[in-house]
Amino acid sequence: MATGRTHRPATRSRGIPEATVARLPLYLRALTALSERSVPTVSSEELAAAAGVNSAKLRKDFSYLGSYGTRGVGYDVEYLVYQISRELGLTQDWPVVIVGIGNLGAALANYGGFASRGFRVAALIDADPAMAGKPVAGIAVQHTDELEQIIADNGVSIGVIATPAGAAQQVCDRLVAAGVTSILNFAPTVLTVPDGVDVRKVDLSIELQILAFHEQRKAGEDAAHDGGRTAPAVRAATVAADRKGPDGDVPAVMPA
Amino acid sequence: MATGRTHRPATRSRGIPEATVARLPLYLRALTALSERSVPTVSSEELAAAAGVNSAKLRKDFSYLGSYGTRGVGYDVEYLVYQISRELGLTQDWPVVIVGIGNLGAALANYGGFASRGFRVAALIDADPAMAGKPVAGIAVQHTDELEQIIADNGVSIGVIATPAGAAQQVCDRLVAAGVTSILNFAPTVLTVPDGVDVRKVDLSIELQILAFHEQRKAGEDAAHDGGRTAPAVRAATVAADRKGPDGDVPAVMPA
DNA sequence: GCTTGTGAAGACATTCACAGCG
DNA sequence: CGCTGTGAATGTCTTCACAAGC
Repeated sequence: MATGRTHRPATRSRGIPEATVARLPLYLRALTALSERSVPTVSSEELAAAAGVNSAKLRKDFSYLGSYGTRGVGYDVEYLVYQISRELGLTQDWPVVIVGIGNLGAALANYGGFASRGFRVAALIDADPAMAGKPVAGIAVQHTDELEQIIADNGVSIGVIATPAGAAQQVCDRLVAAGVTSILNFAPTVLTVPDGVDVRKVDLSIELQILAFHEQRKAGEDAAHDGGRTAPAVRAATVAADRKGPDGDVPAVMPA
Repeated sequence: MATGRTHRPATRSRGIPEATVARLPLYLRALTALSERSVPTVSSEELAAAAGVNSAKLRKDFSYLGSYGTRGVGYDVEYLVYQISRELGLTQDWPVVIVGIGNLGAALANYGGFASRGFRVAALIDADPAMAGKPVAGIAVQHTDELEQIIADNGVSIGVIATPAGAAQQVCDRLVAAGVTSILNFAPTVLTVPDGVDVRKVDLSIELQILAFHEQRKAGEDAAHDGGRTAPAVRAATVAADRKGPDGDVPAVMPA
């Protein structure tokens, strides 16, 4: 979910629903895999299975992009890859900075899925002077002092915050002041940002707590509507809902 | 979002909407902070601001849990902390295993937010024999061969997958066969699981792509409905939607 | 009087089911 | 004949607005 802003302008960017946007990357990943296997076309049924959604939803999603399929046949894989990439803005280069090079920041820096999607790690930034100059994932870490200069020099508009919670808002403010307009926040804090700045949050502890909720329901608790920590009997299917992409709210990971 | 299962039974566990469940951890975090500052009560307005949602939503959410507030006054912080913790199942101990101790797995192992929420890292598991015995976050890494034994010995029901994509489904199958019924997946793959098993996924690359989509809309593109990569003019507010908690689909991070 | 709790309204999302078309 | 694309139906979530209650 978008944090910091209380309500959104509902200005669903040129017609594509948020829930659909959140699924496009999934489709893209499945399509890329098909493309690598040189599969020329795919039906909504097959692609939906590969992406883990149902076919009606997938067709509806694609209908927002335009009519890119052929009735009786399916979708052209290469063409769809291109169209979705373009729609997501992945045909252009997105320089990204990662702030907070702890365990998580290093993991992100080493993440291979960046380059293939148009994202380029322009810089790694950390507040610890001892980190400065150290290479992580082949990139020398730079000190926080240089943050503004780095943003300006590289035309960075997307920032990733992987700092401890206490430093996140401060880092966020500096990123925004320097011109960043999209932030991916891994710190377990609600960030406050001005209008026009987009924040997405990933929070491991939240995901685990949601799992625990469902897990708890599986064992015991039927009739008992109160704190009765009763039975051990396994109950049937409780399946977690989608992330609602948007707020889908949803997930988290962060350093200590 | 829950992957692997195509549709959910809509068995909204005893009445609490998924979207609400996904927000409970947020409220809990905000409440914990208030508790530490010894704040005795809080109004829906204040708490909502701290959690980054609007107050009507928060009150509706709490109404699903019961009537824990006092009109004209607000909510008792300590009491709410307890009620939400209980509802999420955090008053019990949840042993968790993390499989795949690369950069990300190590980051997760070092994550401090576990213990305070009832989660306990029971074991770290990796397929690399060279890792076996090495201490990460004070816990000796064990080899994949011991996975089943570890699950059984510790009564683990929640597993975290932080392996490369190629190994994820296999690890998932073994976890499930050994008795794990909730999985948090950081690998960029759609996992297939039997009914009754809950999967949540966190995917960094997806989050970045969603940000890129909105970022692209901010700069240029008004009338042009096709590939016209036209203007540079900055457009007004595009705010990301919530994560939709449930599927809230939502987000991602993983190792190479 | 101030704030909760909640019906009712509205927005959004998913699913159905079939017409349309290659 | 098969599969896409989409209106209509259904379901879920959010927001409004106010009655109820301390």
